Amino acid sequence: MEKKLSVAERQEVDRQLAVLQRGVAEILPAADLEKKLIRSVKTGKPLKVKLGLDPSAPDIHIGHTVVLNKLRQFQDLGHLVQLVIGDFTGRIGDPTGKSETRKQLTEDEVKENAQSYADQLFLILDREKTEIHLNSRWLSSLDFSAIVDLAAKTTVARMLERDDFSKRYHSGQAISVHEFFYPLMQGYDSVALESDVELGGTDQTFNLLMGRQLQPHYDQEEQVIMTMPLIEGLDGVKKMSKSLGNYIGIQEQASEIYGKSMSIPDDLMVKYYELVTDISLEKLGEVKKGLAEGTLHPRDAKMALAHQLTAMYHGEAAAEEAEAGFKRVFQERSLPQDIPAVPISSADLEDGEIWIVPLLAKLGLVASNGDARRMVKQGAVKIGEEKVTDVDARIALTEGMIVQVGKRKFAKVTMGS
RNA sequence: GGAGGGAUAGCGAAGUGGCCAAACGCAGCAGACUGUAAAUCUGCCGGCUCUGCCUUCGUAGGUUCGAAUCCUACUCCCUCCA
Repeated sequence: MEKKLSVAERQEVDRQLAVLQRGVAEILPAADLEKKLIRSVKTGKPLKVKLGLDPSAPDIHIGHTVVLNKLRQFQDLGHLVQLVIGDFTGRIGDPTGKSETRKQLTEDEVKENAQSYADQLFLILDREKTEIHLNSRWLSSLDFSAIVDLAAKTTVARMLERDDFSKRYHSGQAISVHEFFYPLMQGYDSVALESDVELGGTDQTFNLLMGRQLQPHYDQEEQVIMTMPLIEGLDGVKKMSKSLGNYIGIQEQASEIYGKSMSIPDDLMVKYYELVTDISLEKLGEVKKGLAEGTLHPRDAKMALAHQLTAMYHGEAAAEEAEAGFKRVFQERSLPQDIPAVPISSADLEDGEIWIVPLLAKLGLVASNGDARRMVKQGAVKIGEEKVTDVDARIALTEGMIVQVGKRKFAKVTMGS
């Protein structure tokens, strides 16, 4: 048994625990985390904290940041982050959720994606305390007997406990044998890296536990599992994901981050505050209380959230500007500052005039001519201050004319030749 | 190896000879309202030279005055039995 902790060491462990427990869905098992932290504090050896990344989608959105922020906290406490890019795993396709066969990535694409990941991740993570690994390094060299050996460490019954496997099994949907290897491979990553902790979304619980189950077979101490809540996207219902298009990318423009943040349902605000911003627990409490008691206007709370998020990725100045732009367009209903200028060729004009329908299409404000007609009929089109409701209208173009469709789409006409 | 089920608009899902550019739901867009691009309500939601025309219902042929609907072949997906 270990030596008794000094008072200072005990305090340090408690401090770390307090930080790490915030906003977490589950720690499995909680006691093990404490045990590992105690050892780390005593020996000065950092914990190895692993996160697996999908190799095919290197677009980081704020849904990912829930986990990344937690990793950053580990780093700030002196621990080491191991990022695993599942380049090998990606060839099989994670059966989690919708199973669609993924296209196999070439080595170059993987490298490119890894670089792209790095660029984005280091907006949040500390480069000095981060290792990046490709799991093909250890997985591609396993031979068949090693694989059989690995597969023998778990059972079919255990596999079928996994939520989506069990659902598919009972509803008579196909489960390919190779899909069972996905959790095994992810678990083996932990073995290869001797991870102390693995993070993931709550939907990853099963896969994360697999690493924990495998490690003792390879004479390693089991890793601790930390799952983070999944965050709903802009629609407020479905998990934020790129494929659903309901996400806020951390590399998006400041005005986009601000605007998209403003479009989340009110009910989601507190969760966003809690999981994707770094405001203090006290402030979080104030916001919650203010909203509950009606002393804080939901709009103001959301604007503060949007501001905060924008500032995290673009800095305070850009956040100010995005906020001013938002107010200008949506609250004062006036024009934004940066209206794209689109050239219209004089060849398209007849006597200096052009029909409204093709004009909107040429300006890129509508998807098709039919769409243009619809917009006009619905009263969505404005030229300058004038609303245009006549589908047959012919417009006398002038340089710098502002054309607006709906609330958000603007274009400025410039005369090309 | 055998038997069966399926492929419909961005997604899900009706439709089984004419009333089908195709119900309905979701997503999307617009308008009204507002507290914001929240919520709610209303409308739109294949293309076009738009009271009409053109191209779509896995792919290619065929039957018919007329096909998403019937026939033939093919492709892909799924299930069950062995």
